[in-house]
This record gives sequence, structure tokens and C-alpha cells, in this order.
Amino acid sequence: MINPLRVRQLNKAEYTGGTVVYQMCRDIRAIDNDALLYAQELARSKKAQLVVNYVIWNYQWQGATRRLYDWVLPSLQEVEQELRKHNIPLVVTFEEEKLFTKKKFTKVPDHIGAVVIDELPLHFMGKWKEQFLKHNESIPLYEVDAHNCIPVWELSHKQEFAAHTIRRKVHEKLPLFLEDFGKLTMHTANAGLLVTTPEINWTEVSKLVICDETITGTGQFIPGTRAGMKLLKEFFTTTLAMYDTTRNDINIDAQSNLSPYIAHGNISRRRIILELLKYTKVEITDAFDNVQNGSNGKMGSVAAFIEECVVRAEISENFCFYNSSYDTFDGFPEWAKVSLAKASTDDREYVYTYKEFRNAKTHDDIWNAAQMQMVTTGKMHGYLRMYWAKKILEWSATPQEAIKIAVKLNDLYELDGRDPNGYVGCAWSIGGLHDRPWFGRPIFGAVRYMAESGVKKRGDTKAYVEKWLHGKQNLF
DNA sequence: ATCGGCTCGCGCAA
DNA sequence: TGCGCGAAGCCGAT
Repeated sequence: MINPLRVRQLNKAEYTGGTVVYQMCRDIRAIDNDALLYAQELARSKKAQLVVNYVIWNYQWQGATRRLYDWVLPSLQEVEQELRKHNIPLVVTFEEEKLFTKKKFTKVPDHIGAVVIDELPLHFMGKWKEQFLKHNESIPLYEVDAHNCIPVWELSHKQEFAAHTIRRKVHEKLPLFLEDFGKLTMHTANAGLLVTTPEINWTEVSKLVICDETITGTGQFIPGTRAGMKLLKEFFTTTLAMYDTTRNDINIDAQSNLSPYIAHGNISRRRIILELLKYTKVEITDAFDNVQNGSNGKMGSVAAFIEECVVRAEISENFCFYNSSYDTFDGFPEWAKVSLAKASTDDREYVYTYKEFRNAKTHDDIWNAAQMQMVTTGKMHGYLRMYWAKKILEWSATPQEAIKIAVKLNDLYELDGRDPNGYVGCAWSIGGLHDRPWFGRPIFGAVRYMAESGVKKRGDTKAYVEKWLHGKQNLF
């Protein structure tokens, strides 16, 4: 049985018969998915049919790129195959126009008895939920946090101020939320349903998707759960041991590279932690030692990885869940807003437009190289993401403009874009979110500054520029 | 190479 | 009420 703390019903409606639908939102996987498992649990208890639905928002919202669907569609195809092994059909629904106008949102079909969604703390889901509840009063709507280790509403009841305030809560509660996942079973109530639900023609679906066709390709990554699990195993055997010392080196790919898989839900962060503990033979209660102070060797890397994979990921979810201004200036902490506003009239040596940033036409080749790494591969090095965003603040007319540009570029080009981690990364860099104030300086005010000299400490910037800006990738 | 100051607010100890 | 300390730092003094 799914831990009931991972589930909440969003209305008071009672089930009176009909098909249970799991509307898959961001957790695109058929295994280790508590929302799917909960939907099956519910359907079984009612002896009801179970269908999984995925909605393609078919208009040009920010982030709808071919690159996104190059990731999503193969992931869904893998999900479809896995689901069919258990007698469960996957259906893809297109929304032809903007969904959230009153006119376009209609009641779900009569044969639907309950809807389960996975939790996603972004605006469009909030609007979708609001509209669903308004137009489908008699259909129970359940939300399952299938994404976080600790359900976002359980970890904290408010927006957390800093990493250190949420870290305590994570360390306290994580051991209570590391139960193994249930297994999907053959859904016998669906007898005959697969026969009448043919397999999806993915070539046709791909043709029907409306998106920005100029941004394509998933770079070095193969989308999907299988590929994600394979990458995880490789990370353990090749990179984990040096994770805490090498991950910030801009020339070495010593990051886990799992974020695109995590963001799209191909793999669950809880599964990653369970596998990590199994592989390293570490108990979770021992894994938090040395998180901050002088960690080294195996424990250092385990602690550093849990810090990134749980603490910082879940503070991002916490921020978006409790602050609806997660992607704008308004969401910044008060001290930073006051300080940035005061500094907004400071002289700027360089001011670039969105287009100049997009085309990597700044005076700074390190910045340009980072931008090109993101544009061509879909993944900028983790350390440089901070430098990159801070320079957008430095070279934009206003902080309001800067956060807009950073969020847009991140949403459009990063494989792990359109995700709480991305919004918090931009807000940390530009708006001092979850950070503390530092000595004042022009444009930044009290927001932490980062200089080129800092990047140079993290590796060979000349080699990085050669590789990503001048395309001499074979030098490595 | 190392260190203190910069500067605000949360959370806990008292 | 006081005090320690903090998402990945910078700068200048020693």
C-alpha cells in the first residue's frame, strides 16, 4: 500500500463507479511511480478499469521545443510497452488550443470515475487543477507526490528560508520515507481493453506536436527509464568516488548527469537513494555525517550526493510549491529585492538583449562557451550555471529583465528545464534566494557576486572555450 | 596560502 | 534577547 502521506484528495467527491485515470504529468515512468501504483490500488479496490493518460499541451508555451519532445515521446513509448505488459493502456491526448480559458476546459467523459495526478508545483498544473475542480465536482481528484523522497507537503508546511533550515528536516524525515516501491501488477479488470486500444503510432504523434522546431536533439543522452538506470549504475562505478572533489571541475564530466532523467521522471530520486545505499552499503542514518565539514573519500561523496539529490532538489520543490512567483523578481527574498532595486540604476558596462545572450554574442568567451554548451548539448556544466546566470544580471538593464532572460533560456535549452531546480538556480544566482547577503557592490547590491577568477579556479577555461565555443571537441 | 570583513535573518539556547 | 551560522565568494591585508 502506498504511504497515505504521499497522497491527498483535492476535493470531497466520492467514487461512484467508472474508470480510474492516472493522468501522468511529469513522472514519465511505469516502474517506481507511486501515482500509478496508487491509481492501480484505487482501481483494484473498486474493481475498476485503469487507463493512463498523457496530455500534450499543444501550443507554443515557453519550453515547448522539439528537444523536449525528442525526450518525452521516446520516454512515453517505453512507458506504453511496460504498461501493456500489465494490461494497462496508455492514451495520449492533445489540447489543440490554450487549455485554461473557460470555454475550452470541459468535463471529463462520463465513463471516468476518478482521476489521479502526480504532483507538479508549476503554474500550468495549478490552473489545470483549478479548472478540473470547477468543472468536475463529482469526480474525485487525487494528487500523489511521486517525485520527491519526502512529500513536499510533509517535509515542511511553509517556504523554507535557506538550505540549512530545510536540511535539518530532510535529515530527520528522510529515513521515514525510504520504503521500497510497490510493483505494478496485471490489471485483470482491464480484460479486453488492450484489444480495443491499439498501440500508439508515435511517428504520427510526433508529427502532430506543435513546438519550436529550431531547438532539437538530446545530445549525449538516451531518454527513458532503462537508459537512466544504466547511467545511474555507471555513475556509481566510475564517478561517485570522486564526486565531492571533482564535480565542480568545468573540464571533467564528473556530475551525475541524472537531472534530465529526474526532471522528466524517468527515474525517481527515491530509487536513486535506495540504489546508492545498496551500492555503497551505507545506512541512511550514517549517510549525513560530514555533509558540510571536511568530507572525504566514500562517505564524503555519498553525503555530497545526498545533499544535491535530496536536500537541494527538495528545497527547490518547496520553493515552487509555496511561492507562486517562483520564476520572477517578486519571488526573491525581501532583502534582495530592496537591495537589487536600489542598485538597479547603477551604471552597466555592458547591456545585452535576449537575442545577443541567445546567440552567445557577449564580450566574455567563458560565458559564450557555457551558453553554446547549453544550446548544442542541452546541458550546461553545473558550476557554470551559476556564473552564467549572475552575468545575465550584471549585463541586463534591470534585475526583472535578467531573471526573465535566464528563465527563458533555461526553459528553452536545458534538457532539465521547466523544472523547480532550474527556477531556483536562476533565483539563487540573480535574486539571492536561499543565500545570505554579502557586501554591497554595483548592480548586485547584497546579492553574492561571482567573478571570472572564480571560474578559473574550477578548471582550464581556455580549453573549455576551445571545446564549446570553437567546436574543437576532439581535443578532449 | 590564509584570514577577516562584508551583511541579514532564522532558529535555538538561555 | 543574544548568538551562531549560513547554496558552490570576493577582496585586500598579512
